[in-house]
Amino acid sequence: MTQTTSSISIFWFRRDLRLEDNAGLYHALKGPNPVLPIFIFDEEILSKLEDPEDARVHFIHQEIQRLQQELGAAGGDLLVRYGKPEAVWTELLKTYDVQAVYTNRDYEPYAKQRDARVAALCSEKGISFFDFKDHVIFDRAEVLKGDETPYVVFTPYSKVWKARLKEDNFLQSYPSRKYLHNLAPFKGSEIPDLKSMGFRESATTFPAREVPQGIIKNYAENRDFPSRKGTSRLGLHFRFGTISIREKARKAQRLNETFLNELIWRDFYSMILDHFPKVVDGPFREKYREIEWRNDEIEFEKWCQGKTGYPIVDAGMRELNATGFMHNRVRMITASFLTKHLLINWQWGEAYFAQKLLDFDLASNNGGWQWAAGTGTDAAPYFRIFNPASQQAKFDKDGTYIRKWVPEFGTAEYPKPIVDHAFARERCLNTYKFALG
DNA sequence: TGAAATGTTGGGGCG
DNA sequence: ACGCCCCAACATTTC
Repeated sequence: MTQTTSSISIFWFRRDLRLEDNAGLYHALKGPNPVLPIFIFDEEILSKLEDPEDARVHFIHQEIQRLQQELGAAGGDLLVRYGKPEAVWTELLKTYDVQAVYTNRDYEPYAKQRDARVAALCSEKGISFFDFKDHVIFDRAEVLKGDETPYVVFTPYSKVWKARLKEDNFLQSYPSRKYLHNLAPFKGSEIPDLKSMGFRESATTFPAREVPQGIIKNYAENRDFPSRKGTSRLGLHFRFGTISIREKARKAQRLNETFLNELIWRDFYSMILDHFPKVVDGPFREKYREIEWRNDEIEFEKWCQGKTGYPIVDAGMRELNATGFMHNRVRMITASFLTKHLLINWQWGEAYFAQKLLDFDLASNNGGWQWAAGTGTDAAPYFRIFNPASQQAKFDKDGTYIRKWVPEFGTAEYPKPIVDHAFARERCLNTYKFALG
């Protein structure tokens, strides 16, 4: 990398790995200086991942290569580093004559701290640090109650969200690609290989960036049936920003309100995480700290492996283990089963999903688990206990999904139920009732 | 974005 | 014809 004396701006990619409709990149390119884009493989985050074949690291690595190629073809470059963000930034700010840093906001507690420290480093040197909304349609201060406090119930939130959407052109694209001629003319950066960071390629197939024809249009009718191709499978791409949320929201607005609602849930949980970072460490509702979880480790292991003896639960867990994906309906069923039938702390399940899901997103995963356990904002009431048998009868009537993932279902090989449904239901009701008074 | 228990209603069988 | 019972089918309440 050539050292330079000419002034540049830096655009910092994080969870927005695309050149199209990228708010921060657009603003950087429209700014007064040539732009050097960078990406940091964050040692703090990567060192906590247990699996050297973690498919998400492979995915990011692949997308970084693609971005570098595209930026190279446009006459620029992507500088890629591996390390702790503060250390990397200290070095960058020494090496380059940086006038301004541009990036897109990230609402996770760790990310907010990291960005505050980097912004402080910049500020010490008189460098501007600009962050933009890109990951969501509306962020923390844009959808509030009359008294300026955040909504904690989804339905009124979504009403105001939709009303707000009509007030202005919030879904308009940022034509970042049109301004790539303002990239700084660097060349030839190296991308650290996976091995040097302690990872290997995984054999996982990543979901397509393009949603197959008809999925969104027919989302409402098909989304609850795990054997159908009824859901978008875009979670991974939303997580890493390899597609634009605005583009998909426009499509949803045009084609299917139920799908739009799912995107609103995503905004909702991002906003909740931003306003209430404590949800990362415990229940949103304090009362639920009192629940006496059984936390049986052997039962937890059976749940993880998909050996509970409840076929719809086992199918879901095996799908997750095999592919890094689980159908949304089945996520609710498996989560309800872990927390309510087995009385295992939802945080154990949250951590397992975090480790396994390709589309893992802290805000949505935490929100979903707190919903299932009844501990969260706008949560399912604690007495709402999914009956695995009737869920199966409703959503996988002919057993197609179950047979796909639990081939030994119906044979002597298949385990007996880990616990009797009626008994577990009563036990759960009593435990919750006792805790909540 | 539940399920089970309990309550109500109305048609049909039957004495 | 009538009252009584049974029991789906649906509605409401409760967890």
